[in-house]
Amino acid sequence: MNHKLCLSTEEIQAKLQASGVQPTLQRIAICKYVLCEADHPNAEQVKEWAEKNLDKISQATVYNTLNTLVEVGLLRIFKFPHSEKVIYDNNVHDHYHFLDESSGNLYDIETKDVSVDMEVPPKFIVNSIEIVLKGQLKAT
Amino acid sequence: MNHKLCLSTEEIQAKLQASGVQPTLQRIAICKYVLCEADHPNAEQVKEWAEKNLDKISQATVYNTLNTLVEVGLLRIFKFPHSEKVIYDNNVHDHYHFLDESSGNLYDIETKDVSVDMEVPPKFIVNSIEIVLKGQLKAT
DNA sequence: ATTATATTTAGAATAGTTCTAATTCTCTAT
DNA sequence: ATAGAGAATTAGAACTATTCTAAATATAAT
Repeated sequence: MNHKLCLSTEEIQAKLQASGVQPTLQRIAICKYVLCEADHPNAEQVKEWAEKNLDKISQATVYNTLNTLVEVGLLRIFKFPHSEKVIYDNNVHDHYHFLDESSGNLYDIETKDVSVDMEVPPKFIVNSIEIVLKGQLKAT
Repeated sequence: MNHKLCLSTEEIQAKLQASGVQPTLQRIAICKYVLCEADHPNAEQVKEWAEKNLDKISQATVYNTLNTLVEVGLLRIFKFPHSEKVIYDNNVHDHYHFLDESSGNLYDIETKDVSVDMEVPPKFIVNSIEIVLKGQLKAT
């Protein structure tokens, strides 16, 4: 499950404005998807959704909007070894990921559930840690 | 510093043969670079080196060879968030990475220097862990 | 030597993303 | 309301990293 925000159009509008981004029709629509509905989508999935849900949208706008949302910190961008495509994550606080290698699905892992102790050479000043756990889901 | 192997032409030949790979001129040359000299190179860097050190080499051969070496386990492939390009790692046992965000350089981190304790939901069966530490090198 | 198989090659093709420059929208000041 | 300025959107071209194609060449096995 992703970090669902369940925002109304007005809340999205406010969020964009607070971030200094003009709340255009296209941007609000894309936010509805990437902030509320989608779970680690890639640009293609966002484009497909937008094409279904808007009269008219260009590929460039989808990419522009996603890049803008990343710039203002409403979205985070990740790239994983199993796919060429960048994915967008509406969970913008620190967290790790679990990759289900059978389905390619990603799951968020809370940083508090993983403790990391390092004894790395002192010349390395570590600012952030990225962790991807890989495996499968237990058959039920 | 990378995991330098310092192999002679004969040793490389033997290694390829042992892996069931025909030791062609091009493959031996590329191995010299990626197994002995290079430090986390990408395909472009391998191609540049090969073009300098061989009479004639095609891009396709560089990619074919690198893919073959990955297939037989002489090389590992990694993709990092800071670059579009895949990198090749001659350190084929488990390890983590430190990314110097100022230079883009990668350093290997031994798994023994990092202890990871997880308390993740039981539905996740974890087979492997990928860790990238990001930061800078201490100014000397 | 001959043949079969594997490798290499040049160049085309592909995938994902960004760029370009023209058009349209939105906001503010009148 | 309306003009003008600046921002956003658009279609399509361009770009980058990698893979594919089909022909040529090399290597290995008979």
